[in-house]
Amino acid sequence: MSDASGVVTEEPPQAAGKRRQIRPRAERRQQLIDATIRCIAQRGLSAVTLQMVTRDAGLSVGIANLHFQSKDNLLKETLRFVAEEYHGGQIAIMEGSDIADLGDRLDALLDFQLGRGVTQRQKMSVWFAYYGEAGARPVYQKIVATSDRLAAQKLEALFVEIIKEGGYAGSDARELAIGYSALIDGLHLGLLVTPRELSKRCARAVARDYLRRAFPSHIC
Amino acid sequence: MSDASGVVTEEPPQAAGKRRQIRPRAERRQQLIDATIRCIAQRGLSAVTLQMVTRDAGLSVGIANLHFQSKDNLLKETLRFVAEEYHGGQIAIMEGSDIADLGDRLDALLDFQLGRGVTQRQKMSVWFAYYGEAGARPVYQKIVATSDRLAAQKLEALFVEIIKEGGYAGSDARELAIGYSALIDGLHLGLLVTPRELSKRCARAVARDYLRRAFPSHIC
DNA sequence: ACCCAGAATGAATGATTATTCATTCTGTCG
DNA sequence: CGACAGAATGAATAATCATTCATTCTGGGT
Repeated sequence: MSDASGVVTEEPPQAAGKRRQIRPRAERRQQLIDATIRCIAQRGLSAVTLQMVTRDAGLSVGIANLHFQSKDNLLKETLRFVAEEYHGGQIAIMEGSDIADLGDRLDALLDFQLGRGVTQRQKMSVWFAYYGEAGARPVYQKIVATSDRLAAQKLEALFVEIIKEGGYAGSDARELAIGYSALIDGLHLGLLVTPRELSKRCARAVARDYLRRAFPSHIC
Repeated sequence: MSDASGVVTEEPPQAAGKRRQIRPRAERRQQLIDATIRCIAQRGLSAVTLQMVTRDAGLSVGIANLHFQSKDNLLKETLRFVAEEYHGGQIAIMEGSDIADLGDRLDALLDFQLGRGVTQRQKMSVWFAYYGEAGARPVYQKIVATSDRLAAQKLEALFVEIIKEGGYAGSDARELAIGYSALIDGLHLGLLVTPRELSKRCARAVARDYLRRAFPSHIC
């Protein structure tokens, strides 16, 4: 602890070369949201502290309350960001006109949902951390529901088109869409909780199998 | 919250009769686990405190550490209880010889998984609260994996029998079992997070549809 | 009736944490 | 160049929480 030898060259608290920088509000907010995502993934939502988040972002503690008013609000905004990123990505694929063939569009959707970007442990951890609290926090339900509803509608619309095109009699688009979404969620859960027993390759095969049974002539 | 009127036979509140009672260790442990489940469902895992749990159980604060050594351990034991209750219930149905017909056994399984007992918000909240932390806490993964693995094996074995009996060519029992489990998990998630947009009736229909496509002559 | 092992209690403790705010600093504009 | 708006800081504060443990109490055994 105490060091009596020699002269101690007082180092500033901040590491060398770290000069205080002033950046626009929006940029700082995103920086803090990114740090929050990393912290939730590494330590779990219930263990996240503002000290942890701000240190990860390389900023001071006070800045979180400066830009987000409260920790609670930072967590809500982080969920909103993650939810919109995920659902927005899906929607972009589904309503994108760059893929004409409906079967190919399904493939692209599946690749996105079980691909590298989404199935990173980091992203999935955050996703389910909030789901876990959603039962007790209606606010979280509301935030997710907002973007979730739109994605669900787009998926149902896509299924309607496919059913019409393929002439799949007796298939209910809504029911199939709900089932597909639930299946993807469940696979994400499996990848997160029991990664040893469910590989990404296997998860993709399972999802593809679901689609093949529903739309045999669209999925090879 | 506080209910001073009426006589409750099951749960004696600590309100009036505040006489200290001595009960065996196992009973107190279960009492605390039950209270923990209620608290997680009501307030969320990250908000659970020992004061909260012990007050809900009608006991003093110190008793949690007396019987569980630490809060952390109480949470782990609670997860173990919930996991074994859920997976144990499934296993009992699948290996029970009281239902001879394989199709009926599937029905019973589905009824259990999406029936009243399991889909109570209380139980689902607890389930996903732990899943949410599992990404950052390998201990939770291990606890769940223990009972989960056995249930998965039993389900796969059941599917193998059904495939053999029904002559469903080209169906992979393992893949179907993984898909079915994931689907059920995903439906639970939907029931928890967006109950307004997914009724239990609909969830059951979706799951049944999955089974019907896989085993058409076993499910009507 | 008496005793005592150990179950139960809850005030006290020490550690953590969100939030505040007086102060310091930065980049810009007149 | 000088002044200023407001971005950024971090020590201080007040609140909450897990854990401890000296003490009280209970119920079965003798």
